Amino acid sequence: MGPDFTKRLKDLDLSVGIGEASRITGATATQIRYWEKKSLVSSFRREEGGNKRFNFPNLARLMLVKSMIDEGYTLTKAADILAKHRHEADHLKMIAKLLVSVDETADGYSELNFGQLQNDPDFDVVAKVNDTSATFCKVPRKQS
Amino acid sequence: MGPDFTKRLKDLDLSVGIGEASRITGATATQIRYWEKKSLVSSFRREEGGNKRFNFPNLARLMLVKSMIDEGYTLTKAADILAKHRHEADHLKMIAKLLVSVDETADGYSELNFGQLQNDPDFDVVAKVNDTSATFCKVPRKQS
DNA sequence: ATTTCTTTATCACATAATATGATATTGACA
DNA sequence: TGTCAATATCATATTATGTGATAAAGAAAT
Repeated sequence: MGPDFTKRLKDLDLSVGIGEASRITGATATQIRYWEKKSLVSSFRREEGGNKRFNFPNLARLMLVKSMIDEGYTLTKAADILAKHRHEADHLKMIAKLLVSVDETADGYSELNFGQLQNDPDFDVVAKVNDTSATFCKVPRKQS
Repeated sequence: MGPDFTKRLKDLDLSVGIGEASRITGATATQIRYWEKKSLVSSFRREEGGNKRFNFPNLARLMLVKSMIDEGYTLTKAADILAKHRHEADHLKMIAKLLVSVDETADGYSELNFGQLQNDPDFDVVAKVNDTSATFCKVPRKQS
């Protein structure tokens, strides 16, 4: 499988039935149906009356729930954790919108500039990030 | 869909039925069955008596044939071209095994060293490649 | 221990999806 | 026109899935 093929995979509007979804995730069809009734996972139907279809996000979600169940979590606990994750992810998306610029430094760090400090307008908030750590600091704001 | 998820997609032992294969490729189920009878494409069965399944390589092949048909090729012609491609790909794989080293030059070229010239042992075969061109040349062999 | 609630399995029945062989249709080409 | 390649259509059988009901198994609470 070539790299360009893998790339096109993302754009692929592909879905599988409940049998294949079960095979892939290791969850039984009964489990999947029950989890969906409990709104823990979801699927869709191409047509009225057709069978359930699971696309990649649906499958990813299924895998998450399945692995949490395997780790001993109860369903409601798993639901809580997933909701919290979703919540945090939403927050991070909000923060990501603030991003003004990214600079790569010579010592392998990325400096993410999130713009003006609200309570100290002469400074910007900058995150220094590399593979193993991330720290916030304030730096004098450049005049523009 | 995150990049790590996309990465794991390759390892995913995922397959679809003939309906989804048809939807994705645009070929009708009848076409797919006929092409398979003609050994142009292939599928597999998980169990004796089960339905056809199509995995990623199967789908890629289907897309290739479908696009060639759309371009006006006859089926046998498409088969010939695909066989030739396969043949060339096999040859390239053989050649790739010879690759000794890759160096990036300052002017944006990659130099692929394929090792000793059989009939001129003091020299190596080197391919200079960039985005738009590729040329072979011989360079004095380094003493090791 | 008993009860209650959650989670999963099982069963029965209905419908959707697919397999397969036969036949018809369409299109290309000599 | 006749022949062959390619596809569609149809009938019939089997497999896959949906759904509701019920049973069974586990977990948690009392």
